[in-house]
Amino acid sequence: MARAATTADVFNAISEVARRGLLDAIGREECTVGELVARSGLSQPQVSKHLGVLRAVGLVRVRSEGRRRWYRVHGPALKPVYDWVRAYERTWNARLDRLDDLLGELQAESP
Amino acid sequence: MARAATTADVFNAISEVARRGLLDAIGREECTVGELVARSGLSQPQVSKHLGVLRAVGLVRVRSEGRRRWYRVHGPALKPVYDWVRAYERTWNARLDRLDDLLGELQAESP
DNA sequence: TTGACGCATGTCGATATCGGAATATAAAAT
DNA sequence: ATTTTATATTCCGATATCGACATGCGTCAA
Repeated sequence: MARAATTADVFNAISEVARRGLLDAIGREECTVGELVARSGLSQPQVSKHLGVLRAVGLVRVRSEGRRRWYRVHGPALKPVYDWVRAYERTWNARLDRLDDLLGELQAESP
Repeated sequence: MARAATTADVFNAISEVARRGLLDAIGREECTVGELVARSGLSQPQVSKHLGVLRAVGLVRVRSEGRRRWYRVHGPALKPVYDWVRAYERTWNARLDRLDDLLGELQAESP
């Protein structure tokens, strides 16, 4: 058995820098593959393949218009990542950490 | 060239379910490898290898005590992931999205 | 109809995984 | 000194990538 497929889940899909770059390049707009090739500096096949992975995990949606394809980011697909990593936020966020301590004290006081 | 190494950055390190599981298994405690083997159901070499990857990207810290090794999560290493994914939060958070619209309107009003 | 354009897909070689089994290292116990 | 315990490392076969290049397919233009 080898490493999990990049299309296995969102975590695997965004592990590649180029794919995060593509998502950032699209941003809040609707982009054509050609525009992304220009913005990213990647080859056209590369962009298409990376978009294929992003599409497979639901991170982008496509709309066909003639021979052009308009891609847009579908952010909600990132929620699993956000939810998972958010649980660790208090580890570097001092304010949340102090809130944690406070809640711990309150729980310790009440029998 | 092949896929980036799992030790290349935090994104690659957490792309594996087993490694996220280990981080969650450690939680806020300090764990020994044996405890993690028991909790995760993975083999001992597996656990050691995954911990090696997590250690390489700074996601865990170790402390030696005799022949035992105490591992703990070093959360701040996750900040790059959090920061990146947080930019997309407004895509699924309706309240933030409306705030975005409001800010856009305000900016459109002022010349 | 022929050709140019926009994008997707296939092939290839190189590589870095993954799990499993065996082995190595190091410390404690007998 | 030997053996057991706790953990790390190595070797193995299988596999899914990645980039580069070539090709296929649908669409618009001349």
